[in-house]
Amino acid sequence: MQPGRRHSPAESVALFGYSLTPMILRMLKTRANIKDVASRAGVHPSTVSRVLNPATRSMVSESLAREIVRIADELGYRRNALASGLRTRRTFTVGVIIPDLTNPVFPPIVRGVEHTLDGEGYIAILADSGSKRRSEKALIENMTARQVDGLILAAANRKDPLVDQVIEQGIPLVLVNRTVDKHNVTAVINDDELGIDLAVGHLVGLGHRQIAYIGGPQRTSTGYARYRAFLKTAKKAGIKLDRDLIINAREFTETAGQAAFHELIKTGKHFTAVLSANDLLALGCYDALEELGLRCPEDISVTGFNDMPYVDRFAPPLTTLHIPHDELGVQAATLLLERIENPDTPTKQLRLEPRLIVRGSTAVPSA
Amino acid sequence: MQPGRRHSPAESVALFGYSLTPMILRMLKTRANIKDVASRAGVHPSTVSRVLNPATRSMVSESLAREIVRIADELGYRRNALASGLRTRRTFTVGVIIPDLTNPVFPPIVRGVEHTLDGEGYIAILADSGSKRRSEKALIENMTARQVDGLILAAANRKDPLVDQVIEQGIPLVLVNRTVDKHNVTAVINDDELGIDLAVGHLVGLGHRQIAYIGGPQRTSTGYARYRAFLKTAKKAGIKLDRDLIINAREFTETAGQAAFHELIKTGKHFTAVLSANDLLALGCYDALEELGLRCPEDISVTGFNDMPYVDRFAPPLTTLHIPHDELGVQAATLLLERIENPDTPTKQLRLEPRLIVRGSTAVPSA
DNA sequence: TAATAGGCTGCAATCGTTTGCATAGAATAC
DNA sequence: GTATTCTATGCAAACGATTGCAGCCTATTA
Repeated sequence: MQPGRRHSPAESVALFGYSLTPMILRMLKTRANIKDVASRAGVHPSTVSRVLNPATRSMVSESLAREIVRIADELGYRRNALASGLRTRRTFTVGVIIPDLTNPVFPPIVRGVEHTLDGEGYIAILADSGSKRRSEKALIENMTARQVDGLILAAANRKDPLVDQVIEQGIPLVLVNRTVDKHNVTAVINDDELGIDLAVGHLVGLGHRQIAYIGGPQRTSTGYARYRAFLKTAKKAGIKLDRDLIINAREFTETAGQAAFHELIKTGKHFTAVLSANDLLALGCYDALEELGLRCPEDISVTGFNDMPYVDRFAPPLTTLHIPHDELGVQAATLLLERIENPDTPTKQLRLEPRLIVRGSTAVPSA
Repeated sequence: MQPGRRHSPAESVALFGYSLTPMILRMLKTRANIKDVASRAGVHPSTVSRVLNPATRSMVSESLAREIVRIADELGYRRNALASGLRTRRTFTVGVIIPDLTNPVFPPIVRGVEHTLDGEGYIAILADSGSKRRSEKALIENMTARQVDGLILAAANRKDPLVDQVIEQGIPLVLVNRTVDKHNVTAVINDDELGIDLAVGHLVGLGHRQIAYIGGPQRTSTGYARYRAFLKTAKKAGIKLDRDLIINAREFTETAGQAAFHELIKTGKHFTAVLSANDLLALGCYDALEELGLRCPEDISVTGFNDMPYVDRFAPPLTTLHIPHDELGVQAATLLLERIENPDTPTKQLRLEPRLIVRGSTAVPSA
């Protein structure tokens, strides 16, 4: 570089005469690449590369490095992540698959994941699989084709060939929210047994003895674990279990909850409370109660699980189990980054503790 | 290919003798690439490439093409999107930036975007900017470094240097939810004037004459447009405007709404309804009302804007303006794809119509 | 029968970075 | 003053796909 020359665009035109054409071409074509920076600095591209990479920057003399950096931002150089990733086999990208983004449980998890990743220079490819298995498979293939460094799945089933496939391919994987039966995956989930325990304890403490249970799909770890926990805990609490008052819904949705509640009523059996395996199911109970002209909590107490945003504003505010949504995401991302750094890290099942939040949907049973 | 040979793994070991080593190396190393497929098929990589690309597949003879496809999935070949994108300058990736994913307005929009993109083979890189400008800038740079084909921004300000930058760089861009003052961008937004008109009409129809307004930040197009619309519409409806009863909050948040409502009360002026520029602000009003021991709608009617999921379950269910969340996303994605295909498409501002949903938070004013 | 056209496939350059290896010069040791 | 180590940089080969061009072969035409 000739120190006397400053580069206003106009000067460039005047000063660099015949070198103008390639410059203009470059500007029209696309943004500067590493070769442009190198030739402007009169060095080899590899030197520029080393300067721009923190790990190798010290290999280059300080003064030259500074000059290169100056030129790089003068030209507005930005590393092309495709080329870089192709060469290094690291994309600093992770894929995140969510079954339904409009289920309010997931956005905070996603946010936790993203913020954690962002801190380490990673970015998330997010996809909403819409609960369809086929699209989920396609999404995973799409993501692996993009050479993601790892995957976070929030929609695993207890037996999940997709999960097996991912593991087999050696792609770092972390499950969140749900896990599989085999313990060969790292997962961040809730302590479902503790949660159900707390809910049952609360209802029993209020004096409920006939407690109905609306569970979720048994193919999911949450649906299964909560169901088992209910059986176990209820027995421990000494309340009599009536199989007719235990229904496992097909989906964790409001309509499924509503239908399940109607089924409970149809049995003709008496119950004073219904413990549901998730907030949406509880909402379905609200719907059914209203249709039946029953009041909550005066006639029937209802509890949920998850403490979705805004359930505290519902009529009545829902008694439920709070799970640390953000933390779930943060931990999942942290563990994934660990696995990416070191793929041989032993798998680990992290179980976060839920907290009972008592609100207006539970009360002492009416005489 | 020698037709007599079938390839069970064990046979391969026996039959291919010395060719075993490279095969094993390949299997250990990573998944098959185009060269592997080519050499197994005894053709040049370019032929494989042509077969696997629908647009060029017809250049290759049908029988050879079929054989290559067979071998490709036998080897589990998947195109490396980095290499492909590097060469073609198309990544089939679009960046989506959302200010706050936990605001329930956004998930449906994101879902609409994703499903539309997915249909065309695109995938979304999603980022939650957390409303911080700096991180937003960094995110955009990160995404452009990854060579996204386009960008969808849901958090633009009326004057937005970031938006200008993106346009200047020639990256296809679509704004959603909010837009900028200049009409040099394609945007999908709501018809705010119509919405406010409907809300005012509803309140006036109920008999309200003293209507307070809690608006949003004036730096956003929604905040500004709704404010202007309120001024205009209220005048048209013949109700007297009291400047003290018009407050524009700094943020579209619950706490900002709460604070604004307290300010309204502090003026000592009489009003029977408050029209808020968004549901979260309305929720803040609920909070303030409760703190003040006032009832909604008996003492004060409240309206919102957006019809966020679940506001129908609040106590009281919120009267608000429904916007077609999914459609917002679908349109944004569609327009973006259009711009990606043809960057010279003239910019367009698409304005979707909101619909008034009357629920329990509005009533005839008390005498 | 020779010339021409058209259909298939191969060749090699390219996209933008990274990195092991080589080398020139400077600095140190003896 | 020479031998030896460093230091700083350049060289060139990857990474995995795509694509304009060239060339071969077969089929068609005059």
